[in-house]
Amino acid sequence: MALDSLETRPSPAPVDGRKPRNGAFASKSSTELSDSRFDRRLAGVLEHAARIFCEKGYEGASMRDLSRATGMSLAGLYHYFASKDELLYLIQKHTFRTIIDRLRQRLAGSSDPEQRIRIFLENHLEYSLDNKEAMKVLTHEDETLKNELGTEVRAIKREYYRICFDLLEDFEGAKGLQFSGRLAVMSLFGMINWTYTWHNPRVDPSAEGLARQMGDIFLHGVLKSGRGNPKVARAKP
Amino acid sequence: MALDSLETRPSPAPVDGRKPRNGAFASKSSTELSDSRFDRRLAGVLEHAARIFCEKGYEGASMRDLSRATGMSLAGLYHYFASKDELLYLIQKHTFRTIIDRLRQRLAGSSDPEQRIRIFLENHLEYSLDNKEAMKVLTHEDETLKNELGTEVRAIKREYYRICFDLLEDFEGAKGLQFSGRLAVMSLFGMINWTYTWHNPRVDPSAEGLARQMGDIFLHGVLKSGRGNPKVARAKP
DNA sequence: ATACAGTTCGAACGAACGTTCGGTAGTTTC
DNA sequence: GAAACTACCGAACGTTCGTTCGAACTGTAT
Repeated sequence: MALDSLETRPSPAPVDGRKPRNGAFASKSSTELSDSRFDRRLAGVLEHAARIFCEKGYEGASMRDLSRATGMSLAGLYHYFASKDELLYLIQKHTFRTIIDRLRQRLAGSSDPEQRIRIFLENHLEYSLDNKEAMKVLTHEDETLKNELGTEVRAIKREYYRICFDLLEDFEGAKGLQFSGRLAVMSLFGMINWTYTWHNPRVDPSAEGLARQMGDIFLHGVLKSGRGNPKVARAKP
Repeated sequence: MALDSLETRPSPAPVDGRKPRNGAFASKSSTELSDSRFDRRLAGVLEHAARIFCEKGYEGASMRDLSRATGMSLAGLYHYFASKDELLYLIQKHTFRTIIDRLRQRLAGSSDPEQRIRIFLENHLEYSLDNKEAMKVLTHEDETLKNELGTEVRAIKREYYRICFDLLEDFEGAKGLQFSGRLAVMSLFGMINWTYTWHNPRVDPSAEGLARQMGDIFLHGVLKSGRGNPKVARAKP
């Protein structure tokens, strides 16, 4: 799984007067080859970093671990990113963005509310099983980043949750149901985000099977429990 | 929420020839008062530790943080436990044991398969919301302990999962269903273990409401999706 | 050859980490 | 009132941490 279209510091065009430090620039400028070389190397580093963060946790992993894994010197690593924080940020941002992009593409192909929820499920689970490590880093290190990098990742996360929330609302409207959207979304996310803790590819179903069975449980569940309940508790004073 | 019946090092009776270091002894011997004093102090430390591990993660939290929070000196802390590892172990073990004990008590009062699943749900969610911090430490630091302390906690965890699995099987048998127990259990655990990431007592239902709604979704879900499916994929070759 | 940016590295920085040691009060036991 | 034990602490130990600095290699372009 290659990590493509990445962005970090040295962005070849010093257009601005300011230093291009820790800025994020999407660049398709002149030096296509050199630019791509940098990005490919960074992508490789990020892949190793994702594996190490996954295994030992962000705080438990050291830059020396990454140095050992990549075969690069400790100082050499810092040519590709500004700090350990940014390393986590790049992994989380890229993972989220990729999931959302793929989801948007797939959703464009269907307008049936139930089908669209099943597309969401399959997209999420397929990506999760194909990128277990990045996915665990995404969910497990959810609250790790404290600064503005953290707020940016959290904004993308809200965007993703919002999509799911809207899908549920469409379904609710189409079926004439009435249930607490927040609780339903969170229950659904619980089911799918928990998979990284137990899924074993040798004994458990593949993404397609998982998506179908979880979709069955959840959709039948909200269908039955939502019907005839004019207002299922929204809050409790 | 007091942490009671704890065990650590100094166990007043040096029965064995060996040093009573990092051993775990349940003791109800002569010095009841002194013993209880030690336990009460340790319980206070564990409560602070749970809060700090919850906020900063196990690796991100330092013994100096705990020293500051408890008002005790760094060295003084080690009078109550042998290592940072053991601190996490004591928290996780006590939390799991308490949940299981309470569950067993409550389950004794009902024999209806559906009701028993709802009891499981309510017990888990009630404890979770009353002990958010310990609960987050339990689930978030799941794989943190690597040594024999970790294996012991993991054994208790399996015991807990086993109870839930059996409840599901009883329900399955009673209703004449046929679904993948493993996937159902894990989906259910996903729903309830995820709550610590989103539940806000000011806008979300209390444990009772959560348990009812999640129970509705899940039970209706497996009822509907399990019926008439003689064998829902158990594995995929 | 010269210049120059992109890459890489050895060596070190100061800070923070978990843990231990020797010792001091205070209380209990004989 | 000596001995033993519990409860606690200041100060330090050795290690590891993230990060930086200056210098050295590339590979082109002049």
